Amino acid sequence: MLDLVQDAIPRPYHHGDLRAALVRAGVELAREGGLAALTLRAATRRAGVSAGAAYRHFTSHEDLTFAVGAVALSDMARSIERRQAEVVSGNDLERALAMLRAVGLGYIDYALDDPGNFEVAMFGLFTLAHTSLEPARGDRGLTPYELLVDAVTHLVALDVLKAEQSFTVAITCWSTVHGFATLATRGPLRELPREALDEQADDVVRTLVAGLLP
Amino acid sequence: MLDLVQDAIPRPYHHGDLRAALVRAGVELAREGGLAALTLRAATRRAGVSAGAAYRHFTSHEDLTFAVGAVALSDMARSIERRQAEVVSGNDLERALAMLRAVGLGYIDYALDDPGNFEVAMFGLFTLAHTSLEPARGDRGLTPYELLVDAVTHLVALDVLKAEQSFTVAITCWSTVHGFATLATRGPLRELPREALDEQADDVVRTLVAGLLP
DNA sequence: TGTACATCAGTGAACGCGCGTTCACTGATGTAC
DNA sequence: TGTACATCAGTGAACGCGCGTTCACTGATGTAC
Repeated sequence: MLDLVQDAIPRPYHHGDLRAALVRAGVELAREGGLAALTLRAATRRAGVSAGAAYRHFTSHEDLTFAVGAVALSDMARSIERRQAEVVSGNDLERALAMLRAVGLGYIDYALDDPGNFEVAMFGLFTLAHTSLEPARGDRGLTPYELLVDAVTHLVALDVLKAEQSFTVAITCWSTVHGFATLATRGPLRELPREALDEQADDVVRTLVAGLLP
Repeated sequence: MLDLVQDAIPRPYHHGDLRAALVRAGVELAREGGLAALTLRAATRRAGVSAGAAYRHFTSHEDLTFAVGAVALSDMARSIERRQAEVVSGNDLERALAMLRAVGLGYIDYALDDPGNFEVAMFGLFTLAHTSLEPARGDRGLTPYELLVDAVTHLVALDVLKAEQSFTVAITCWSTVHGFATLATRGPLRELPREALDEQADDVVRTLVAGLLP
């Protein structure tokens, strides 16, 4: 309905940057209804354009989904960076541990803030090689996974982890926060108020990271 | 095609136990193609029956999905029980810890053995109150979640956990194994051979449970 | 034991839905001369 | 600066698809007498 008002201002025949507009629309759709709501037709509708127009910019529905997922991943990376920016005090080891916890907490923050795009990000991540996503980066130029690996690598540099443990540790951390995010978003924790979830997340991540040390 | 051969034997007009047959078909469909493949029409097709017949036994597509999810949960419960049956040696504390690890490992076993039904189970679990599922029980009469709570409660009884920690501990454990199952099933671990995943799962669960103790 | 009838499981045709995708087209843009 | 034309972004109508769901029906079953 509101779209009609916007459309009353006659859009020029050429949109200008339809690709970006479709991705933006896709992000909105995912935010409102998750992966299932992210359709090509809905995105073109929201951009005020005919359905076929999408094919000038995306080869398929999957293609749009990946593009939206990449935006989601870069938002997630920024969410992690925000948590990491708070890490200032302590000695080297304490800071390194706090940085790893920040990866987990930023991951969970993002999932709680925007469960729909979290779902899209995971879909894209899990069906595409996650390393090849160029736009899926935060302000430091790293993807969420790379931020995790970076934090783990610091612990290796400080000699609290052995290099050959890195991968297992990274996967363990990812498992825990991913599982928590899912449970908190769609599972038995979904009724809890946000502050209780944040507290719970803190407990879980703290326990996890503490358990990694010898 | 093969169905035609089966249908050559004329099925009586009344099926006998169509409800069970549809659930069985649903489980097969989910095993082959996950939640997305679990449709009413496909299930009736597989049962060799017209599409409308399903509505004599299920009120909706969701209704069938829940029924399949309940079977999946009970299979998962049995998978956990299988792991727990292996726990025999050690003192009380050691056995209690091993029983908790067995919950996690059985959960992961099930997800790796049947990722499609794992997905269905989670859908059902996450959209329905998981406590109300009557058929979702294993041989001990408990749902997977109840098996988890049971194992945690034992640790409380042995005074290694405080009662008020139970819920947080249960959720932390669930988070980790759920996340691991997802990553191993559809995520970056999905290419790894089964034995490597089993080993990794063992590491993760061992680390997790060890980290819960004071 | 036999018949009449209510019950109800399964049929098959139909409905509307929204989707992804294609295609001949139209309208705007920008480049070559 | 002006015109011809190639380019290509966006149109709109159409396609087929499989889905969930409904409904008047038909055929089998079992119960009452």
